[in-house]
Amino acid sequence: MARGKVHVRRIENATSRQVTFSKRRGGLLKKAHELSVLCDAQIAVIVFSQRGKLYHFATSDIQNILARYYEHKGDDGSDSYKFHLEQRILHLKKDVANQEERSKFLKFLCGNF
Amino acid sequence: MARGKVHVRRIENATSRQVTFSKRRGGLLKKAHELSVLCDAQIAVIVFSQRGKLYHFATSDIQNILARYYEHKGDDGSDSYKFHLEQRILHLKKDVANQEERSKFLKFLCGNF
DNA sequence: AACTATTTATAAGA
DNA sequence: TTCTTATAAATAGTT
Repeated sequence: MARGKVHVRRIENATSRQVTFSKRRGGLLKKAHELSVLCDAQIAVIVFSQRGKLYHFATSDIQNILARYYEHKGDDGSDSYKFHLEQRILHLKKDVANQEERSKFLKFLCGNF
Repeated sequence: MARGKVHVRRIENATSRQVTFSKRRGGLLKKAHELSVLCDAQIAVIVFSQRGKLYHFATSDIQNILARYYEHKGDDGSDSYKFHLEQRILHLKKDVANQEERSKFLKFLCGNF
């Protein structure tokens, strides 16, 4: 956005991509915070880097919203989020994921509850 | 950010707040999209307006990530997200929420799965 | 819904 | 990687 227009496509140079990720990630989280305060909105931003590292911002009530929707069934009687997740889990069980980041995400979603 | 610095605090005038919400919400979602493309990152942004209307952006793989973390237990053996959610649900059952937005959110989280 | 004066974000360079 | 700076982008106040 400076010293040259940005073309919105993947940055091929790994170093440049990392630098841009660091800068823009900070900008995105800042904007989310400002919007939540200025306009009294409930916001969650979740960012995973290529390497699986987690960064996030959330207003305090987002967790309650996620929980509220968890077992809701569609107005048309369709299955709940819980049901869909459980089905999806069956397909994901064999996946291996970064344990540390998993733990961070758990803490993020569950907070101090 | 223009014609006057922004003080990051709730905008009291309802009309101004709505206008700012509309402008900045668009900016936030655009920035999220750009970051995801430029840096090959996985991103989800969830915004609820004061009135409960939902706006969001997410890279396609975020839903799988959410599901993956769903039943993970902490490295220290602490309870899973699933457990926390279920406990939390007990406290939320009596809440009434906007049905339409619930439905939208359900579709957002579950996608076409 | 458009317009611009400014602020803010940031790409490139040091 | 942290700082600087030129420039693009976002947007607050206005029309």
